[in-house]
Amino acid sequence: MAKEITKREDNYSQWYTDIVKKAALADHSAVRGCMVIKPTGFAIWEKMKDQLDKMFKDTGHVNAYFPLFIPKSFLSKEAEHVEGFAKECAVVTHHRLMNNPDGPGVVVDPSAKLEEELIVRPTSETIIWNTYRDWIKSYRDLPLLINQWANVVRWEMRTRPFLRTAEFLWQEGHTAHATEQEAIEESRMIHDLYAQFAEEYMAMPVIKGAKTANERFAGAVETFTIEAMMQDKKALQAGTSHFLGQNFAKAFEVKYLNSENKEEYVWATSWGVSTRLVGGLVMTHSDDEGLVLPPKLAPIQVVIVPIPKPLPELLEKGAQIAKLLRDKGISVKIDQDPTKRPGFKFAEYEMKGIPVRIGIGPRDLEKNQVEVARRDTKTKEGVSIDGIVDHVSKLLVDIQENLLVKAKAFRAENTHTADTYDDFKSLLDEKGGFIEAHWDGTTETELKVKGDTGATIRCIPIEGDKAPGKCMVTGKDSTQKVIFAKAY
RNA sequence: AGGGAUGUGGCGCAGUCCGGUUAGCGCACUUGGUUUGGGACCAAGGGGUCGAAGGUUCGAAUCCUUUCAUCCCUACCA
Repeated sequence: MAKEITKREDNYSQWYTDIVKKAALADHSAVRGCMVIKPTGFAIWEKMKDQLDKMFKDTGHVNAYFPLFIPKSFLSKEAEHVEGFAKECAVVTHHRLMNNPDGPGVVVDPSAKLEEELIVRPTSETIIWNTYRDWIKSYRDLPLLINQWANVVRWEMRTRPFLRTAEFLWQEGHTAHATEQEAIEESRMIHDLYAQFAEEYMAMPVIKGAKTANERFAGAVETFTIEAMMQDKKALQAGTSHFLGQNFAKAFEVKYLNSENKEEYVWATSWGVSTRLVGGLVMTHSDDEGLVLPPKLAPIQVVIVPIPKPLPELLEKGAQIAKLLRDKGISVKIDQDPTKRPGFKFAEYEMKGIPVRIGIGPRDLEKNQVEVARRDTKTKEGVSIDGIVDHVSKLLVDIQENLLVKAKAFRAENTHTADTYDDFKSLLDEKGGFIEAHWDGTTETELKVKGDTGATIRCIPIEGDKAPGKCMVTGKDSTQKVIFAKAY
């Protein structure tokens, strides 16, 4: 195991790559743009997934599974939708290989060409709405609240582990409603749910807002987003919830009979978060010593290290403590490896972001105590074994809170307000981060700012300052300030 | 997509310009011993055919062509 992680201030991208590698979250694979999610990385995703799945089910959703392959013709039924994804679709054209007649290996059998090519799903609206047409006949069939956990493929040019990969894992919810109002409420409810998950579980503060027309999901009437700030002050779109209007219902002829026996198109939403959240988690909390995980998402919350080595009496005491902690629902690992020294283990567990480390040595036992170290602040203290369970339980809560407080403070420090375009440009140049400014609501102005500075409108915030003003670029009327930032 | 760089045991690298003994080194690994409260030490071992394919040559990690992958910068992107 190599020791060095690139310092954040030296090269933030490299630091991120180092963390992913050294904390064993993911590996590159033989396939361009695709990663192997290693057990540690996958365990974090599973924790996220379990919690989100519970939240979806608590709000009335059920899981289902739709095909990986989508007939090409489906994708073209919604004009804006196909426009948005056409450039990054993987296409299946054949269904058979054959031995290479001219040499070793195998080649595509030209006689096995598919009559209609299949697209590997970049998202599933089309295949799902094609299916919903058969499922929805009456207002009694509504609402239809379905989620699926799946992989999708978007053939990206530049990829980075978790943040942007050609194949990624996500959940996509697809709901159908009788009324516009109900569909809008659904998309907002999920938006709130995502924000709550980000803050309570990931300890990652987010700004809730609506996307501009330019940044909106292809095929949506309204896209809601949660935007987080990473430690390099760039914005990360962490989750989106879309109100789709009747666009897909009309494209796929999904109609129902209302209680007056009149035929109407249904109203739709879709929403998703992906393994990108793992990247966001890393970039929100980790430091130059390695990964830092919030306790609620840490696969292992506490590690017990016998010092100086796994002597029987130390392991016995460690096992007692572990049992007490596990009875409280805390996940614990006891390190029994006799070949590594404590110092090595300390560094290793810090690298992997385990929130709490308990050291037990003979000197501690004499005093009936253990050494408790917390990853987030890198502090440690002696704690009486008698009160260890309460202490650790409370400590995990403290760490979870502290991470959120720190992340909020960081975002506050790096959020600025610009009144003029000159201010905006110098702020962006000198300080970066989020910049609140008035905008006239036009795509033209948004694109000008993007072209001039590289910053985009991350969202039109739903909460906070709603005072009207004048656009910083054109001086035209603006209904409220919006958030500009450079983004992932 | 443009620019730059890299690919040699599990990881990190040297060797490549100026082809030529059995391809080296550090970490990791195995065995034995001594150690052990913040990344231990000594000794002995095992493991690579040099990203892939083709070519030049008596001879290729080294030269040429093609290709794949990765990283960085810029551009692009629900």
